[in-house]
Amino acid sequence: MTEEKSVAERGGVRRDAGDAPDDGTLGLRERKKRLTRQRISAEATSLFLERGFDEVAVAEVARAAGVSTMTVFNYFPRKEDLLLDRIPEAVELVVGAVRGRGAEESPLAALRRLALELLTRRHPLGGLGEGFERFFRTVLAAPSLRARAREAAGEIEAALAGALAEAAGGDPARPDRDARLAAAMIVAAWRTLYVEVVTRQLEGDPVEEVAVEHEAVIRHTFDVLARALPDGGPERS
Amino acid sequence: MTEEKSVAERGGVRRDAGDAPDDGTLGLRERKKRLTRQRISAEATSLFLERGFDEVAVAEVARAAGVSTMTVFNYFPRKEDLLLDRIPEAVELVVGAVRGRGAEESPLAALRRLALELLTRRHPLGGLGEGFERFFRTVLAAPSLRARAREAAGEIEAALAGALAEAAGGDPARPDRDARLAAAMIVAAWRTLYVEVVTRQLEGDPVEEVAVEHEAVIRHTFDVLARALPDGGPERS
DNA sequence: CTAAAAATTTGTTTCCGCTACAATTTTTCG
DNA sequence: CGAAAAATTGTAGCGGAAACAAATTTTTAG
Repeated sequence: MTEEKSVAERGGVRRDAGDAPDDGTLGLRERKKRLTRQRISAEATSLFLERGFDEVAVAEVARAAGVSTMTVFNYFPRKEDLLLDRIPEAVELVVGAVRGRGAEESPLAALRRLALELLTRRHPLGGLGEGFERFFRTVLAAPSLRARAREAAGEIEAALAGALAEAAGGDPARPDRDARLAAAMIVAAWRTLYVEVVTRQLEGDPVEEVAVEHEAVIRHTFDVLARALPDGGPERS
Repeated sequence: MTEEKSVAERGGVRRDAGDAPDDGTLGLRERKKRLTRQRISAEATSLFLERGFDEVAVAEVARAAGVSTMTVFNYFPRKEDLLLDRIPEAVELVVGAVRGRGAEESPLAALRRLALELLTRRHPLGGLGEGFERFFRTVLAAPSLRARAREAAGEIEAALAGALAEAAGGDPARPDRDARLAAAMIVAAWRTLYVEVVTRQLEGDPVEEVAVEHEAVIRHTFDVLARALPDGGPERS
């Protein structure tokens, strides 16, 4: 306990050893962690896309990355997260679109804009782009990956419900029924969009052609949502 | 009224290949199989509700049912199905409601009727009834059971999409985009209804009170859906 | 009734995801 | 440097799930 005193005498809040110094540079530990994580993820993705998710054991990934099995689970809680590592980004995109929407823009309008933007930018989370086929095929071929993707949709839905509740002036931590219903319907509609654009690519339709037609599909789908949610989100309290 | 009955009572008698003669009598083998299945399911449910899903191994269930572990997996493909054994029934209820709807009734109207009927009958698949608390608590406490429930929603969605496509004069095996979108939104909305009624019970609200208020919530939710799907389903081709 | 055929159950083995624990190494920072 | 914190590792083990052949039971044909 004498240690605590000395900490206090230094007059500063002690930062965790792994954190970055205040000047923005990363400590050695943090840098190595990022590299290790990157290496594990890259080796895993490569192996999975090459041989299939269920045909590669976590131990193999660990060996390929020059690390122990336990370390793999230290970075990625579940095997599925080795491949589906952009779920947090998807959550942030959706929540960010609602939070950072224009002054006169409804949440639904902001989400429509995000969907169109992901499409035109060929963003992986938009589902359309060159060279995604093998990834999608790998995911669809493995039941556990499909399950994880479904679970991710649930996470997005929960986060969106919070954001919608906040937009309506409520508590993001306890979204009301309107917010939950709106979030569920929006995510459900968005998921059908995603599945369709992925399916078309896997059927061999050229990306440019899909892009043109899918824009209209996105607009139509959000029009359907807009009918259900006239205010573009839950009612303002 | 006759419709209501037929909608809810469309129970499936499942018959596998190699079943007993068509006269309705069951062979000895089939009878024993049913008993064994019943025994396994009953023992499993009892053990899970008592001690929690993750705290009971399949081997224990097998021992309690006087059967080998492999036999358990022979009847129930996954451990989760030991507890969530009414998923096929849920699919049949939803599909049956659409298929068996009245001549002038839209698919959405038929589903609304089904939802209200499950509520008033205190049907387990409606989520409201006396003595379901422990079951719901057990499901919510186990991540794998929650995942299985999510997966079940996906199965219902796929089946509903087929039924809606069929109702619109299309091929049930290849539902068009409108049918898929409608099914996704309907199931999403229905799921929020289910979660809400379960949550309220777990919070201790008396069943009768929840029942009265939840009827209004169901009507409101289906009104929202009806705005999104003006024809009560995908457009008729 | 008997015997062959079919279906079901079983034991055993094996693999893999994942967790717990304790020990060890590495990094940080005074 | 030296102590504390954090990260990594090995070992061990649990439990779900699949594969396989062997054994048992039920059905069915003669």
